[in-house]
Amino acid sequence: MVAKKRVTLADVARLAGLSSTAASMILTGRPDTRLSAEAHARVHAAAASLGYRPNVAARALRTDKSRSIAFISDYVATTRFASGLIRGALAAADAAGHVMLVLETGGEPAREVQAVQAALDRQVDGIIFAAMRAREVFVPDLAIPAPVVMLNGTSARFPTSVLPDEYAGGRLAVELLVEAGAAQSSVLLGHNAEEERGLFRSESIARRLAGIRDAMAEHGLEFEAELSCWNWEPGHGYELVRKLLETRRPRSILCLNDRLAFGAYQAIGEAGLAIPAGIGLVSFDNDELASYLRPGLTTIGLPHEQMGREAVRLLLETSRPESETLVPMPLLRRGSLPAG
Amino acid sequence: MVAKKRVTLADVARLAGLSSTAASMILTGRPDTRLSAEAHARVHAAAASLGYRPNVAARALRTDKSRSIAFISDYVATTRFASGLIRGALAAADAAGHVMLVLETGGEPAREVQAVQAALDRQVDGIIFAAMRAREVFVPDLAIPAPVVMLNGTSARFPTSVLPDEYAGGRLAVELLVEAGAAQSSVLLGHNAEEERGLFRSESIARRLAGIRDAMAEHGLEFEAELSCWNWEPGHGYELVRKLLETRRPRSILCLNDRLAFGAYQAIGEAGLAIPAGIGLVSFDNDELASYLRPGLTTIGLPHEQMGREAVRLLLETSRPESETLVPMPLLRRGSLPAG
DNA sequence: TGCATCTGCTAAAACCATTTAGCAGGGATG
DNA sequence: CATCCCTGCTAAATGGTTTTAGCAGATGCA
Repeated sequence: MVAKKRVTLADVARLAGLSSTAASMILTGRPDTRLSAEAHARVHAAAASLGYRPNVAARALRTDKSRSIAFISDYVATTRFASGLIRGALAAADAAGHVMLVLETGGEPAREVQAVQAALDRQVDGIIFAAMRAREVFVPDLAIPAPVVMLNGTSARFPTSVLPDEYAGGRLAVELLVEAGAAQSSVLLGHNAEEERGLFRSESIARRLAGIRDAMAEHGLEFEAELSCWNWEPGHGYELVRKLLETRRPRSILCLNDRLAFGAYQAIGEAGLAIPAGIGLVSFDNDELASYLRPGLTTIGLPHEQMGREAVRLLLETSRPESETLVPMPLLRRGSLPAG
Repeated sequence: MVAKKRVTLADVARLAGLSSTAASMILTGRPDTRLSAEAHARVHAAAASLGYRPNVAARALRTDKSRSIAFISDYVATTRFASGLIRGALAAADAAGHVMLVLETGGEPAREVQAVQAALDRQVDGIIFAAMRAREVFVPDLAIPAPVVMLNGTSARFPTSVLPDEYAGGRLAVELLVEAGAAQSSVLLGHNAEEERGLFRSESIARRLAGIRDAMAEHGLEFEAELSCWNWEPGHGYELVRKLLETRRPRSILCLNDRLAFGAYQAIGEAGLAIPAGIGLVSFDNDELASYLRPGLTTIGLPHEQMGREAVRLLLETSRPESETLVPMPLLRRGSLPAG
């Protein structure tokens, strides 16, 4: 057996009895070439019969396009949501005939520089910078001769960004409470006004809270209490709500994420209260948890998959909006809120 | 401003006053070249001062190596574990100076073919086929002139694979029950002997159960009951355990995954029993859930991150074992089992 | 002196596709 | 009849690197 070489454009051209110039123009589908219909047919037939696949490296060398994009993130999977961003981006890239390089930097500047260079070295057609914590994202101070889209974060250098519409999401949470008739006696779990003056760890959360506060104000409402903690883990939600229930019995809790809500469920169960009859909950993120709880947790989801898709769409477009694209947050109605 | 062109090897050579042949040999670190120490110094200095970066496409064209690998999976993130595989692989690839293309096929043969071709077109140095459900994995019937490693799955065509050591994990679960003094009266949650005769959805689970059954037999033990369901979701665990507790009070439950265990927690809580005093649990997967529960769930984890890392290591090695590499499953001791 | 060997380096080919410039032949136009 | 344009195609340059083959001069040895 002779080792089979890769089939090249020249092979196709030879079989079709034409020059490789002709074969190239036909296969790349150039518009205003003057090659005959018969030439077209012969080249396509030859390519098909040989199973010709263009050499991407050769093409990239000549054209500086590689039909691939880079997805550079600080942490891919440290947060359980990240995979949604990747999955959406992957699907959109695939649909557009592109391939996606995934790079992780751990948030370290040195690795960020390396990642960008690795991507640039491979002539990517564009770069997505994805952040797990949406705030001003560090982008290495390198010349980047390719389109850039910020995903779930922002950057002064690159104004095109894709973010969840947290403000609208915040408002929606309050509307749900009102609709359920549980807003007059409600507790906010996660943050309090005191701390909002300081630095937010995340721009997203600032907007979420702005939406919540604006909607409350419009309804002339105030939270009965605001419980704050730094890490929004179930344990913290549990402790805060357990203490709360020693002295008060609010009609509802607005949880700033599902893990806090999970902790709240545990404390509420131990206090012998029923959800939603005794106390109603609404939350954010649509963590996998939310559907496991009994009753299911009504939550306003992070639209990560759609955001990833949107980012790729913008990246591949010829002109990009120099602004934020806000993706609506979906409402997952489950059983943790009393029916209006 | 004149548009800056990319700096090429020729530029470096010119600045160093040498031929590009010399520059190439020096920068690629060829062993037995006879270029002078001074030439080495000059070339390195020139490259550094110009900020030279080799053009990967040009290099790939010439050498057929691209310093990139492909990670092709059926589903990236549909299961919450997948990201661990990716993260581990990414870290190992990065450490080896490689970049990783991620491709998703949804398990559809047509997309699998496309994914493999897309990878091959880009001259990847190797391919990892990752499966979320570990059984015989479909691999497109294409000539693949690159190393292949199967990750969390197996294939007749490609014998190098990386799998969790489920058999040992299964045995360990039983040992834990025995050590806790809770094995004499135990219930298996997830499968029963009846169904094991049929087709397993997953080879992993078959091995896990084999480990469990062997260890039980060695201790001369049998399960008091075996509860079976097709989907291992919290809801099913809840229902099965709720019914169980109407008639029996076992000392422990061996859950085949953490979501079932989560359902079991809910049912146990409702029945007014305490964990671990009244009933002990041990489980598998180390789902994020496991640490949120109160008390924490003792579970035998899927070592996905390490598996991903291992797969890349094998892929990049010059010779690969034609066999399975089993990665040990870590024990996460938390509070759901009584102390010995 | 003659010949082989070593040292330090370079010219040019090769990898494969895209693209620019242009050629031969035929028909239309003035 | 000379000129121009149109049709259908091709030769050759280009992109940036690696690699093969080989050159000129110096040194070693007889």
